[in-house]
Amino acid sequence: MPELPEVDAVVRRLREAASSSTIHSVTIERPGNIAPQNPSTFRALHGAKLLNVRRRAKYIFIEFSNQLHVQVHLRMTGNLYVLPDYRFRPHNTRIWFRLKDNRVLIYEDSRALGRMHLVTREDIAATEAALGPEPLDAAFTPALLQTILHSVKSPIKPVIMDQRRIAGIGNIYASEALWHSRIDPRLSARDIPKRKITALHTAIQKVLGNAVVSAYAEYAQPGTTPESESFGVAVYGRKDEPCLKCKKSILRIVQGGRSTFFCPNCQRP
DNA sequence: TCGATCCTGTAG
DNA sequence: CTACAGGATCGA
Repeated sequence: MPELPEVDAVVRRLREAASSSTIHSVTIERPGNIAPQNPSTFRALHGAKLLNVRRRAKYIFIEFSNQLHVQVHLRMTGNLYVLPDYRFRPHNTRIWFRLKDNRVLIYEDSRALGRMHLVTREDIAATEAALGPEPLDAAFTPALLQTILHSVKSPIKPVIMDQRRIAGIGNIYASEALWHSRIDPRLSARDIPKRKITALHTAIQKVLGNAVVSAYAEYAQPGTTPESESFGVAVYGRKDEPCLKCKKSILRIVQGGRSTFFCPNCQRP
């Protein structure tokens, strides 16, 4: 489900729906999703008021009264949203927060790979300190990207997905950004010429920026986003289909255990 | 830096 | 049945 743009939409939705709500009770259906913490830890949230929700990279931080914070990572299939009544919770609900007004904050996650933890301000600071720059921030400049890539000899694609270097680029948008900037995903990060780094910087911001806008539009007006803009997909998942620029076949390879899609004709020196 | 791992679900 | 899935971490 979520890359950065979808996480961003989840955060906005949650902020609008649940700010100022008070927690009545918390039910951990699947302790694995809060491991290594203990379900009893979450009792501290009973009676706490939700003050704010924000995003950093693909993490979600929910601030409650009484100095309590919940940190969420949706991983592959997680989702977080409010339903009108706790009895509506779906089958794959792993954790749910019954609110005082009888609504329910649902943490749904079919593969159960995501994590939710009760944390302190200091824990959050530590999590954030381990992350690279936000790709959509003004501080993320072409010069910074060049610095990041300069010393790394690994193939570019896994490098831009490394959250410690740049925080928030996932598997889909990594392939997409490299296609837009005509960079071979197998090329060593250090060997990318300066003008291609500039192009990559532009592509990352464009691809992610567009996706943030459409993810939000999809939430505000479901079904109105044109297919061509809904995911910004030019190469991802299009193995053996014609490249949109040159009509040659898109290839699929595996890097770091993840699928990479690219055009061997457009993406080369 | 690769491969295994955490899990369930779906497509072929 | 196998392959694969939008993520991240761990140990060899």
